[in-house]
Amino acid sequence: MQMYPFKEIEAKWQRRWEKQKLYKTTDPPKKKYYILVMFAYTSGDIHIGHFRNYIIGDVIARHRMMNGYDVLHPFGWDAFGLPAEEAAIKHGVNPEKWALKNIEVSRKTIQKSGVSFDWDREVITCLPDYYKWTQWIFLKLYESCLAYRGKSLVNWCPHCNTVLANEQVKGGRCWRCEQEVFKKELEQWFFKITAYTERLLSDIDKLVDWPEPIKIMQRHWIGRSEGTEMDFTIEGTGEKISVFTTRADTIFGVTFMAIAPENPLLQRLDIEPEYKNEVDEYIKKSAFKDETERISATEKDGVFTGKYAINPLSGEKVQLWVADYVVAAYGTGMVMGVPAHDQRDFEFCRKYKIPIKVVIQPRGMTLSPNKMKEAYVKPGVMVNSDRFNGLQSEKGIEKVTEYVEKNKLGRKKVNYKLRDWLISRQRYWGAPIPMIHCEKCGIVPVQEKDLPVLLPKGNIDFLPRGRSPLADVEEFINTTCPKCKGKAKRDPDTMDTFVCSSWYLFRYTDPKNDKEPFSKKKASRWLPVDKYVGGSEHATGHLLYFRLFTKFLHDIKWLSVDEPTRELFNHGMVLDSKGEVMSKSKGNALSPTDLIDKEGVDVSRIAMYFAAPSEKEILWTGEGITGASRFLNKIYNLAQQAEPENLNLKFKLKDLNEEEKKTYRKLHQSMKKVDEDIETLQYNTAIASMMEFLNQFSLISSDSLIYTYCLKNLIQILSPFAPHLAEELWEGFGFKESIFKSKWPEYDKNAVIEDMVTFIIQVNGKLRGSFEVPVNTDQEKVERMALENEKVKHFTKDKRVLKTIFVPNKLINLVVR
RNA sequence: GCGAAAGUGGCGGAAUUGGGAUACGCGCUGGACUUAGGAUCCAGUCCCGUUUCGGGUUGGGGGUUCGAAUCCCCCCUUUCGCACCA
Repeated sequence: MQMYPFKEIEAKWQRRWEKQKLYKTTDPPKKKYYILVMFAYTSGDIHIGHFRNYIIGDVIARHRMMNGYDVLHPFGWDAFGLPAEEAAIKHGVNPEKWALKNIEVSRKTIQKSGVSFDWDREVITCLPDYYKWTQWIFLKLYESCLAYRGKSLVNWCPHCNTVLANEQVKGGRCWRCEQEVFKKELEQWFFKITAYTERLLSDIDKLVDWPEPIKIMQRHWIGRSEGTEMDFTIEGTGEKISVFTTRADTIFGVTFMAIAPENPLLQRLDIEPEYKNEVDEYIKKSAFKDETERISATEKDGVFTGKYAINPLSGEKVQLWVADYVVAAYGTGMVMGVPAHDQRDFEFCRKYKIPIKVVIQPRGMTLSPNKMKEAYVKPGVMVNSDRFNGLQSEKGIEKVTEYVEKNKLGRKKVNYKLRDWLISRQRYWGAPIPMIHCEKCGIVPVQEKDLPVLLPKGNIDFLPRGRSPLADVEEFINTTCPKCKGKAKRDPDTMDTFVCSSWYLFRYTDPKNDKEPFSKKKASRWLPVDKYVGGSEHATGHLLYFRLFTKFLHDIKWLSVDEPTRELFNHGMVLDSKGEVMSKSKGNALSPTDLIDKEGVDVSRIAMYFAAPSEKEILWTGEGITGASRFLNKIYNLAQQAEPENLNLKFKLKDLNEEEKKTYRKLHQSMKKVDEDIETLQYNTAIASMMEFLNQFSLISSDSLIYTYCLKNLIQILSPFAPHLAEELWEGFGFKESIFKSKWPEYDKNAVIEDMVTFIIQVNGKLRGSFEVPVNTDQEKVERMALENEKVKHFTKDKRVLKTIFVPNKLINLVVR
């Protein structure tokens, strides 16, 4: 194809934009707009999925620029993490060098994409000027008692002799050596996200412009559940054991108790010798099972402890079992077994022949324990429940809870699924945890003036040996205690990379600050983020963590806002032609560089935008390229006929011929459509409407009074999508300043309204004809015209019109019989 | 199992306060032109038939309505998220 000279044009403008500092943020802003795209995790060069993500945000940024906003549109790199360390282990390269090299390559690719990032604000999380402040935030959390050390079960690979992250465990096996992974209890650092549970939950309602599915996922993840805690006692010792239930109405149906194998209570139980072995065996066996194995088990199992618990209401004595279908970390780590009304308990009882007791009877049918095939979990009437008999079960929950509260046998309780955030990693390539372990003073925080705690460089053995590589780096690990000045050791662990990415959006507002993480004043100018563009895979990770950090920094008065962003947009993924996710390991990741070199940036961008609405995934086949290049070529060629001196021509609508009038109207309709579609990120239809305009436009002569006028406006509304071509043509029109400094054109409100409308005629709801009439023609006239229509006559012949439906400017429907 | 989203030509997709189904583009068919190209221009392209006309069609079935891709009910399929949370 005869392509316009895109290579020269694109290179020229990228050079000029850089030289002019066109995308430099105006700070302080007069009218701010903060558009943020999720920064990149450095695992190699970017692929066309990233390309799509960034050009989606770019349209908004450029559109806002032209609408008089001072735009903050920054970019950066999430540069700590496993890929760099893996490369170090495999190829012996230094992780920092590896990461910075990848950033170089990726940055170049993005710069070739013509995205309007202000590169002066770039942040890189693995550099000390950034992670110093990640550590600073850790210290602030520690001061507020929100960072604490606690024991937890972590994934342990016996072959690699190391702890693994959850995402490194595939089907219960180590991702590298395929050994089975089991749980091990280790002391780790946690962030107390549970202190913020209620606020994180209730403030979801403030996130009005977040996609509903993400909000639902977060609510579900937090998992608030209202219920009752019941105090059972252990027979003999009288020790109180509490269980959480949402079905207090079934308390009289308890026929056993089940306790999680990890529950420390088991160690205090003083189990009789005849049960001891079996119980210990079971606990050990459970520890070796991984999470998925436990969940997918087709049969629930457990072991009787030989102990009994006393029901606080009925006084009945029931067996106490250990069972690994009970989740240790939820509620009190044990459950009351009500087989008749809980499916899980039902299955358990059937297997071990534990009795089933019906206490909720459905209306109009009688349950009998022997005949039940599954638990009856729906509401009904309480039976076999002493003083509560006859109560509707929903009401029963209330009444039983009231009763136990009054008699001090239990209490109302709210439980959550959300657990505290384990942030320790036994890895080298992360931000060191700024804590010191002193034999005399215990755990002592590094003093603020001593930050950053630098990651040691040089010859480091990265191979995991069951503890952090840093533990063996003498010059790092050995230090003095800030309190007693005696010998002490640094914490050898580093932080989860999600910590680094929880506050980068604030750093962008003041990226060079070496006195504080960011100035409060600057942050308050820009926050909250006006639009955040990124993938939905972060729904319950990053998108929860950065909300937590925002609230925390708000509480310690570093931020005025308590939610990071008012608007979130989830872009769709780019899949390969087979519909598979692109990844480096699969080898199907397409680089945008090849595409850009071959087709040009603007054509590539248009093809991407046009393929589907931004939130949908794209199967990248490259088929859209042809249409995109024809479209831009056509504009380039038509623009060669433009007469810049005609730009100031004044014309009156009534002087235009019919085709010109139509063209004028189409232009303004398209301007309106593009405006609206940019707001909803429906770029595919925005481009479609420009194509429609172009089809109409090619019908008018280049001598037309409105020829140049139309092109000027088209180029402006095209510019956020195809910035290089638009800029080139703009210059060709004689404009001295960048098109992105020009004012976004306003559409003519009168022009978008048609003066003639097409009425459709239906007979009994079926289309039978149409005609053109001036807008706002009244019903009487339209009806008369409809009845005179030949085709309509054919269908109304010998029939009576019973009813006429009239929709102004749209249709008339004759109901006949 | 629970939760969410979606299902429209050969393909990507458009149309949602209920009002012309298939905009726009790709592909395909025919023609023109030609400096033979990944060119450009013109015409056609949902399906069926007896083809200036008529009938049918938005995963399937039912309903509401003058009128349903759009609203309601049931079913099927696909994708995503959560997954023994008591």
